[in-house]
Amino acid sequence: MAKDLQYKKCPECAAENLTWNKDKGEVACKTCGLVLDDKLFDFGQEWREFDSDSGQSQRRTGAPLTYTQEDRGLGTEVGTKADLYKLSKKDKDRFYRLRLWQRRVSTAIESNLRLALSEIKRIVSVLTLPSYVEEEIARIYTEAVQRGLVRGHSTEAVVAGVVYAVLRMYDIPRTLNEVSDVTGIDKKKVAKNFKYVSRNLNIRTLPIDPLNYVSRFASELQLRAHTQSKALDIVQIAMKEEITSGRSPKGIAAGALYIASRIHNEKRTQAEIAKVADVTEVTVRNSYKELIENLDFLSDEIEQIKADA
DNA sequence: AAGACGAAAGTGGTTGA
DNA sequence: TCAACAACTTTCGTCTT
Repeated sequence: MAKDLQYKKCPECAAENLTWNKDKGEVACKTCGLVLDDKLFDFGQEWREFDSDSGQSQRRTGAPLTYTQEDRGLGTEVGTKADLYKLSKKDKDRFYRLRLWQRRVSTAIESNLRLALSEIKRIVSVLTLPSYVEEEIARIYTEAVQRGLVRGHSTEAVVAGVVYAVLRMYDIPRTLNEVSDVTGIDKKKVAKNFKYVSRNLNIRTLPIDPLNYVSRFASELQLRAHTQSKALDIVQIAMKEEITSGRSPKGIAAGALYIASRIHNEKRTQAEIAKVADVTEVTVRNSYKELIENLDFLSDEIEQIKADA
């Protein structure tokens, strides 16, 4: 795939002798040695590989600008080609030295990213998350690396923290336990790294809304739509009555689902609900008791059920 | 027998002195 | 930094359906 060169002539010596060094991924003038732009093929790297590998389809067709490829958008460039013309010979030498260092730093970052991105890919596929989430995880992780947040921390642990942070940002209801399971990182560490990256990258997340859990749990329990919406109602009213604060959103969702499942005669056991909600039976129990106690209309409906039975 | 219930003791996180 | 505290868990014995 021929990407059009931005220059036909070398801006330095005006020779029409520009070549594209495939291996280094840079365009250089063969006459004077000027490197025009070594990031010219930033996201071309992988394209070329797919391309030359005839018969292989291009998996990434459509979205060339992606953070899920490790060399995208990386690192501050030391200067730009626009600056280059103005420099004296001496400054230019210095410029190249800086550039060299920059490249060395970049490769260190890139190798870290490569590792992290394949891990992210794996996690995303296990959790079956949409691709825009993968993109966001990759973007944030890249930012974390650039800010040096990973230094002194394990890559996997930071990845886990970022994954959880992004899930929270997008209100995608996955528990700490689930993230912990797929990443193999201790639950506490995931939470710690979540806080760490949130704090340092200014990621603001709201407390988890129990509503977000309800529909997922409901579908895992194969409850019908009206049962689910009953549970949603219960949660909403509970939130309005301010009896949800300080309690685990999973527990609230679980308790509401338990009640709803009884009201609509789609009984699920406390154990079943506890399992999908990732809490104990005791919590389901306490939660639904609390809900009934504080929401008068519920006790009426429960009475109704009992009367019918 | 399965499910629901509740007591008791333990754990991890938050808060406030 | 430490202690108190509330929420949640684990475990287990008992009651209900």
